[in-house]
Amino acid sequence: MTQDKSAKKDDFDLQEFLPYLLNRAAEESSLEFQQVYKDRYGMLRTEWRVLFHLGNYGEMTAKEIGERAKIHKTKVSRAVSKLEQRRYLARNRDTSDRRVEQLTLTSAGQTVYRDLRLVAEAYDTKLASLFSRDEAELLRKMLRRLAHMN
Amino acid sequence: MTQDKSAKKDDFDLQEFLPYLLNRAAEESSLEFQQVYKDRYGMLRTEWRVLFHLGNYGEMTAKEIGERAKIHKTKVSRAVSKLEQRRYLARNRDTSDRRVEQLTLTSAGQTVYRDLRLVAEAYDTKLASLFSRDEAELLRKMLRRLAHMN
DNA sequence: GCTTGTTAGTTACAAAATCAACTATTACTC
DNA sequence: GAGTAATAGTTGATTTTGTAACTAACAAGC
Repeated sequence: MTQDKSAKKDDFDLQEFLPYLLNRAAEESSLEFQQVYKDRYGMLRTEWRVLFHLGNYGEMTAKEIGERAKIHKTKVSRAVSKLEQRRYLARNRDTSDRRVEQLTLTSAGQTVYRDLRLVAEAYDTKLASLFSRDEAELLRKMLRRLAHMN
Repeated sequence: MTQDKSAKKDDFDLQEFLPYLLNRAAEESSLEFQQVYKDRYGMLRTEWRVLFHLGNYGEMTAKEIGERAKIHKTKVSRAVSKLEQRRYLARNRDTSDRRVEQLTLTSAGQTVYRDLRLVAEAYDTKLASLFSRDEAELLRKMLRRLAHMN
């Protein structure tokens, strides 16, 4: 059975399916940046996300990070442990509710954050430059919509 | 330290970072459909992707699927094994190159494919309806660009 | 036709993600 | 204020992924 792989057998085309396209684009666009935080600091994706949240928003609890970034609490917990081991963040028990821990970056953590933030900014600029300014703005808006981040 | 979590400490905003937005949108948009192939057929993402490729393009080899969908060969191998166990696909050794296996869906596999394809079409329509026709078309174009699927 | 290199696909082991159960603390209710 | 429910966060068991090494078949050079 010889077959033309670009011809569809029906009206559905996998390569146009939004979840598929989104996943492919997300994976591809994560790769280059992932290389940096992985090779340079041995971090996982969840770890840089936690680091970025603290660097970007200041003091937060594990729960807040989880809610804001939609990361499951076990993943946050393990990422926080790793970042603490590496002395990138410090925990402070909340005095009014001792179940809660306030998390902040140490100065070492802030240094790492600033370094990675520069890389991230440059990379974002590079990605956005594939499109016109208006298109890029629209893209972000549409992605926020899809991610329910309105 | 009381802090406004919506205020940025600097000019970088994580929530505008394209790889982050793409990941969030991809995850969110995968969820609903994932529920269907997972709950209804106990499949993983790689498995439905392999199934969809075979359903969509007909006979393919594991290598072709991996290249087209950018899935690592070990993942493809495992997905093919699982789909074979469930009698959704059949392997046929290529007579001209006995390293190669031509994969095709069984009729059971085709039935599953058609069912999931309907769900996928409806879901894609639902997602696309968040935007105007032009916007949706532009979104797909931009995602293909980001995914290097031009 | 024999050595060397390459390719398709699998398997084994390590790393990471997921899910459920757990501890410790606070909140609610009577 | 004792008992029950709820919440923040952790830990352990299972599943899934990622990496590297492997087998089997083909290709190229000599």
